[in-house]
Amino acid sequence: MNDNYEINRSLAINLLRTREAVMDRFRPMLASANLTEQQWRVLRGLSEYGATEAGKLAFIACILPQSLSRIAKNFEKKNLIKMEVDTTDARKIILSLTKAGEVLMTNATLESKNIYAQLIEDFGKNNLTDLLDKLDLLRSSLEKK
Amino acid sequence: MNDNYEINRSLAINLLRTREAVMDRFRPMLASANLTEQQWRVLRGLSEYGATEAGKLAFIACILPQSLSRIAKNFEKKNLIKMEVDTTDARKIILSLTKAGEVLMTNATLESKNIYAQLIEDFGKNNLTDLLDKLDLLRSSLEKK
DNA sequence: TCTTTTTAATTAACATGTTAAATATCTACT
DNA sequence: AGTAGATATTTAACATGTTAATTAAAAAGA
Repeated sequence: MNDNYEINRSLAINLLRTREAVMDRFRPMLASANLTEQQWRVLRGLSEYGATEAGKLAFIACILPQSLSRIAKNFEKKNLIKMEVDTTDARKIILSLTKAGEVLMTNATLESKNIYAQLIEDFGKNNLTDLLDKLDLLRSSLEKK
Repeated sequence: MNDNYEINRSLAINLLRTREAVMDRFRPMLASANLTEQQWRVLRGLSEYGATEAGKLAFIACILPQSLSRIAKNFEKKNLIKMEVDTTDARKIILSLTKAGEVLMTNATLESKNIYAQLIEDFGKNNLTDLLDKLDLLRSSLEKK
């Protein structure tokens, strides 16, 4: 990458390129589970947080509620999640994993942890901590406005 | 964000969230120019690199060649770019900005630079340099495999 | 209570991401 | 020259991103 061109020093593009490089490590796992990145984040959120209302889950999984609507409908057909109306607020939809969903996630999560452990070994734990801290700092710097 | 949940410490998701936070600063500019993020990266690449073949431009703009095909077709209709067959290799398509495209980019680039300057002021130049270095290091650590 | 406003989720329309396949052209080799 | 393999781009099909509009229900106010 030739840094004489401004586009290659752009922060937004660097974050994009770097994220792609990280995801390259996980794509084989996702492909074998037949999941997209977004589907994976949704199931992972449900797996960690348990039954969750749609809006919060969308935030957790970093996708828009509109996208989650489509993904959830798809998952419900495949019997990977349940969708139930909240008993105290009929506007809300509570999503949760089915048994089949939990089984899928048990295996995929194990693979994912191994990949992440290898990544930390390659990058270095201190470097990872530093980077995550810098990313947090950047986000909080940006939010001030 | 509650860091007791693993999903919130995931590097890939942190890179995604942070990139979104950065792009929030630029979205008003893109909206006023009526450009998507990807369209902006394509025009910016052409603006900096000049006439460029499609494959290289896709790499520069961080989009897939398939996406560039659609975007370029769209831009050609709007007379923002020219598409010409390479004289020495008829497989290649050379893209370049039209006058109208250059005018559009002249204004948008100015706005963009102001936004970026403000971002550097808010985050700190040293923090930015450190972060970009860490991102480079991470990418090279990942490529080794 | 009735109306207005707000909130949660969904739907619609178009642009892009992703994987696979199709086209066309070039290169290398016989 | 002719053919197999490689390269550059495009097309297709489906999933997601994005903005705007819609629907239904809850909350707020007259």
